[in-house]
Amino acid sequence: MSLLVPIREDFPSASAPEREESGLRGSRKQRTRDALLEAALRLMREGRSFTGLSLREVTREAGVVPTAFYRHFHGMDELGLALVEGGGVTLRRLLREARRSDVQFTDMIRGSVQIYKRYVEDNRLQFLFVAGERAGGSPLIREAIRREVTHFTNEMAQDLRGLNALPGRSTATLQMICGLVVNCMLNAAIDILDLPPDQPEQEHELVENFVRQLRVVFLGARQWKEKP
Amino acid sequence: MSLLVPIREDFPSASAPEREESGLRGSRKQRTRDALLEAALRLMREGRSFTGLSLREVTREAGVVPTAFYRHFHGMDELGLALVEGGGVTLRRLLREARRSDVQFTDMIRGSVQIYKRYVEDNRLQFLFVAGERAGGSPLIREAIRREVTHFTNEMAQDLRGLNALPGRSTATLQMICGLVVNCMLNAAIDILDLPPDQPEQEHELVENFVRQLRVVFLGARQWKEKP
DNA sequence: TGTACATCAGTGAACGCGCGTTCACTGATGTAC
DNA sequence: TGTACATCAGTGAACGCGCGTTCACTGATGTAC
Repeated sequence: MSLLVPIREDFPSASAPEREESGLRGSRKQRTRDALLEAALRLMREGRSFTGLSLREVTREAGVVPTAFYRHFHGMDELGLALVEGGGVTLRRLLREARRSDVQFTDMIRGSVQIYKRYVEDNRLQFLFVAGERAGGSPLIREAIRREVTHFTNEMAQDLRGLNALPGRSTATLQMICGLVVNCMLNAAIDILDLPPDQPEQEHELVENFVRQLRVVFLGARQWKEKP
Repeated sequence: MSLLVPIREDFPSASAPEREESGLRGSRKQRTRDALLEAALRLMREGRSFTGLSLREVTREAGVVPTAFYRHFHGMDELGLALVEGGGVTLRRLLREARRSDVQFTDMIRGSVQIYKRYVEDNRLQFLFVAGERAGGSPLIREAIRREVTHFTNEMAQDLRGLNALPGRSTATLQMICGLVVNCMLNAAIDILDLPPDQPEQEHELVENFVRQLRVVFLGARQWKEKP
């Protein structure tokens, strides 16, 4: 394969390398890097876990020779960490989009769930990776995902404070409640992604259950009394 | 290694084969099977995921030749399903023990969390497996775990009804709430198992957070109004 | 602007290794008489 | 009870294969003059 076309597909440049490079050479390198990241995600589509992927598989899928891999990552673990970073970016973008949206306060939960479901479907592979490796990946990757999820949770707590949805609650309390919400979200993501296609009934039931669970959480949150 | 001592360790006979066999031969076969199951769990102790284990590793750990594996399972997937079954048994045993315990109603949540934490630590490997493969394993195993978790959730809903903790709620509502609780539990299990040893402060904070989250859930559940 | 040299992303051959699976086997256990 | 044969859990050698990693390389891109 010619040097001129070593790339099969682009990767929405989520995880940039440490130092951005410019010029023809730099941008081509960036594209190959992105191709490797996207190849890894693509290989997880059919239910394979990241841990089960081999370096050679990833390069094959990316349309590149195995040894080229080492120009970008020291090994699969480092590629995994780059994917975690991309997942973190995707999560934070969700909050940004939710902030911009104008869901009605009267049915904020259902509206948010709709936005979320759509977002999970649009970012299928990233959610597959994050949800799948959160508990199942290597300790290194688990730890990195935990950090991103905590970051996401705290940002959500700030947003909740901004909305004044739960007035008078301490930051710690808001974080505790958002932790609960984020668990529900990631759990629902797995369910959404495992949904068999063209089963609107099952899909609807899943969404309704998610809505009900969030309602319970927020009902409880409103009742929650801060310690003196 | 002599035929007389092909076994290294026992496995608390969670997953019996389809048809119980008797006699010396049968029980020896059973012990090797258990050794294979336990070897797989043991290999996951250091953060490895089940998907990353090889058949040969498992037989090596079990003190048996690779080909002996096929006397018990068609492949690693089948062994995984046996582990899921064992995990399901362990989950249901938790409910049985919780039922027998006499936690005070006044601090039922904290008491239950203590029991749970202890139970997770006592059944470390099974929880590692179930929590880790719930989202990260092969589709086959994920599906099997999902079934066991649903089963567990429904049984917990029945128990909740028996305790009359949430009078007047429909079965569907109790199941929805228990789904929330079970998510918290499995999430907490991962955190408990990832705890660095000898960090009582961190451990205490984790338990307190878990308690607070369950309180929020039950506060919300008490507020929940059934649809007419 | 043109030339000569340096850089370095991607190549391709090669390596040793552990893998899953096959096969014919061994010898203790089980069974029929 | 003793004997002769069947069963079958576990053995050990062998296979072909994909793996991660090494190495010297190629040739387009970048840089210095």
